[in-house]
Amino acid sequence: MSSSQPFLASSPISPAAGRRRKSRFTYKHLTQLGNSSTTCPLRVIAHIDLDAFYAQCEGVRLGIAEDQPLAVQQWQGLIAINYPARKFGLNRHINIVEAKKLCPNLIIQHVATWKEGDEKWAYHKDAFAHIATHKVSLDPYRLESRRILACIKDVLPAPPIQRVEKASVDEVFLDLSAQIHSILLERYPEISGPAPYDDPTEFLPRPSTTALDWNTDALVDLDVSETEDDDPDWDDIAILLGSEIVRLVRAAIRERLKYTSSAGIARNKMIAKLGSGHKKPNQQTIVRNRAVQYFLGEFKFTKIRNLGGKLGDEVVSKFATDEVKELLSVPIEQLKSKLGDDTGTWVYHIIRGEDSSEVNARTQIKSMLSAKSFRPIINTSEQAVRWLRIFVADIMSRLVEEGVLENKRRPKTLNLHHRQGAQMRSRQAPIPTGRPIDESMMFDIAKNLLGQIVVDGRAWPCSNLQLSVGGFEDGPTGNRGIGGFLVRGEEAKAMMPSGRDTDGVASTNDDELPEKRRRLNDGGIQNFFQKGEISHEDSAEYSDPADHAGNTSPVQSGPSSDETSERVNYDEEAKTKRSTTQHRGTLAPLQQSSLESWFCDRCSKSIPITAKSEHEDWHFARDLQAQERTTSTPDPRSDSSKATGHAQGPKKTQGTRPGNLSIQKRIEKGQSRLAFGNKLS
DNA sequence: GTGGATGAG
DNA sequence: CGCTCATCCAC
Repeated sequence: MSSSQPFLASSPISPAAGRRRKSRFTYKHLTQLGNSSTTCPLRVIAHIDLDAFYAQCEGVRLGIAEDQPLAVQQWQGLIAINYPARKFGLNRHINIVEAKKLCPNLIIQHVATWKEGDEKWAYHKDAFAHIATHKVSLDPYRLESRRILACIKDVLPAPPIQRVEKASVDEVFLDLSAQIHSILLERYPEISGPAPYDDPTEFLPRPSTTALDWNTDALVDLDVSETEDDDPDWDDIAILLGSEIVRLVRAAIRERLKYTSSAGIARNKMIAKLGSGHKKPNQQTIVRNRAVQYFLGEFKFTKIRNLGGKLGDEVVSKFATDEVKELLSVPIEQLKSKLGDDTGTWVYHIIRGEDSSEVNARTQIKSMLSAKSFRPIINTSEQAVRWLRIFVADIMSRLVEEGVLENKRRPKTLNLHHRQGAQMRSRQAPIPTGRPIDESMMFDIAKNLLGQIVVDGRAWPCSNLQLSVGGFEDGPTGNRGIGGFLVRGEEAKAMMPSGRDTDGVASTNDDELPEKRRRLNDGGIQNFFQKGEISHEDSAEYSDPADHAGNTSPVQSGPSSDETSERVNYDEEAKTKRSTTQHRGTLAPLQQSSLESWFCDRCSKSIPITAKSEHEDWHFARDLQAQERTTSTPDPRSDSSKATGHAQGPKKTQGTRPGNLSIQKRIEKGQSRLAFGNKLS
């Protein structure tokens, strides 16, 4: 039974089908809809998925006819196959010659690649021949993804009504609740007034509509036990409105940018996602609330997000089934005892179609990675350093493309992953604040990280290297909260209490804050890019000298306590200049001795390896002094209780990894670093 | 905060 | 398959 959703199957007043005079939903539910509350039973979520995205990108780029079979090649494999080609039985795990055999008419396009020394990726002829010297670039697809995202945002109402979450390069979630709420009030005056007796628990009147035009959308069938003859209620109206919105969004993407997409519309992210995959390509699927049970029952639960991997396997083996239908009969207590309380509870609810995870109004990435699997494997630091140059150039150009400079976001850490056979190691270092990021700085840090891995031993031969930047959202927290700075979007959100209230207060979308909120009463926005000397040629355009406010917060301490802070000029003029400024970084020539000097992250300088300990001691002493000056604020930042329960996903059960085989030597270093860190914190 | 693992596409 | 991106967790 659907006892888990009392508002669906049984209502406090649940007379014969079609005879109810009241809706199953209350005025409170309607208000929740306007708030995009994650618990609102009228909620409408959409998932839009571009069809065979990489293949479509190439088709659009090359002007290839849409019915032409087309596949995208990456080295020897195919990573995307368009729908015309799929009719020939092509799939992703097939090689080039087999594909050609099955479909002689197939067009195969290799992805773009980066070549060492080039300042940009390009579509190279005969790319496969250069596997040893090029790395693939997915930039073309990221760029198209951005255009599509912009298109979606353009056709939807402005934030905060608009809520768009970029789920991957070719997928978005939309929370249409708030928009639908305003449409409902507009179109149905009978519910636009206040609740009778001002009592929000009063039930709404029934919709005046008696039959809905479900258009040509794929409507998920109902189980025989469900009642189709029931008159539509407000959840049906809401989801139909959602479907109309999605139709418009998809049409805009289609007409403006030539891309087809598929979509699912449902009451939560999980069902919407399953729905978008139900009918492809170029179709949309509505999963009404009353159809959820039946729709979900037909699936293997390993198709549900988070159950596609080891957790799913574990559930399969512990309950001897992979079907949702079977698992529904397992009592929650048994799920909890076999999977752990949190995971068991999460599984219990998710297979019943309950998912209250929110659509995060987030479209910006949090990390960026450039990687290469070596074929053949490489054996020297020389080779590795050459790849680092490519990685750095790649990441740098993507940083510029992302507009991170304009948005006042910048990565905080640089990370180098290294693989030797099955052994994976990584080292990361902070990206020094106080001056603009450029290629030579990143290259220096990357070389240093490589050095750290190399001196640990067992570095060669190396089969894979990845360089990444991360920690995009965090500016320096040291100055916050003191001057009452109003910060932008993501940062403001990060400062909010972690738990949303039960009615789901709309969170701030950072992307398009109104101008009046950008401009502060008198505070200015803390610009954490231009602390210290201004060396980058763009810098003069960022800061407003007349606006200088020496910030001498005592929290800001350490080796860089003498930094000054500048405020940002948000004039449109400056904005234009900024966005048109081109990045043209140049790398210093490769140095033979690069691994013999040591790069100090603290002051961003290269130090002879022989002077390393002395230099570190100097920092240590300086840190101690700084700490003594600032022994005030306790700052309990630990209590960020993320008790979101199962709303966001299953809680991982205990690691139970097979004992870590890594070397004990590491412990020395780890402990010494830990001790050092403790003194600082 | 760091390094490793999982999971998705 | 190879390349990304996000999240979680023990340390």
